[in-house]
Amino acid sequence: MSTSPFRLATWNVNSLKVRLPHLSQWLQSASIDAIGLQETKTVDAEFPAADLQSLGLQGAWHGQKTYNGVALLGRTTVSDVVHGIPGFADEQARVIAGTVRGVRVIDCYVPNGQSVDSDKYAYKLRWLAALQGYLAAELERHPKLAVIGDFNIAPDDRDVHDPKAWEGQVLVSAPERAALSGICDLGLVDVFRRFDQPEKAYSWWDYRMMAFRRKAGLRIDLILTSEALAQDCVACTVDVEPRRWERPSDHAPVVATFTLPGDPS
DNA sequence: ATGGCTAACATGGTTAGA
Repeated sequence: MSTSPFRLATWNVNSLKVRLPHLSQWLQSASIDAIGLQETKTVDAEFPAADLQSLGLQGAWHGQKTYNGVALLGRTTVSDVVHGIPGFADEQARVIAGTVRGVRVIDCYVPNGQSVDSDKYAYKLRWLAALQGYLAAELERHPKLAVIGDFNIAPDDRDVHDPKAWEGQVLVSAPERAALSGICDLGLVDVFRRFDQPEKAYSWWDYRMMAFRRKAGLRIDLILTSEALAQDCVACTVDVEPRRWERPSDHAPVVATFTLPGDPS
């Protein structure tokens, strides 16, 4: 049977309007087949669909004013689009799902949580519990499932530049990590860790204190896949290059490459 | 040291990010 590569990316752009030139420049060299964006911060009526179409991308978006917002784009059709977590009432636009090249992709912008004593942290844990329920059902329906996005959780201490300083803090706290483990235990693989990686491989660096230059980051942007899809995964990397550019997003894109059966169409 | 940057909304200073 013939196979063809499928390169799937996730990128928290921190305002699509501001970062459209970065996305454009990056796409010219990255040969991406599909991408999930987070923090588009754009209402649907103002989504730059024409600009993205000229970059060869189509798809679906789910945004709101000022905050949050997600988009799922592909070089081929994005079908069977679902917004949000079904059955979970949420005013915040954080999830969009669709099928690209036979792969079910769920693009997530997990709540930040602000701090462990915040109402937003309680919301984050409730939200993750709802996500887990959704993903359990989706795994039953879709053998080839990818759950991608900004998880706002560093899975392990090796994903944290200074674990001691971050101990117990939001993004690394035990309840958050337990929630992520619960999701992975459904049968989802953090494919980044299926491959050898450089030391200090992170996907987010604070804008302040020259964090990027100091390599003071966290790996919070993830590509999780069902085991059947993980079998097709041949690479997963963080591309730190756009983080070096002028006026960057504070997140770098993460890319997974799969070898899928059949031709792209 | 609880700040430091950045973006949106608004047009000064607040909210939020992580």
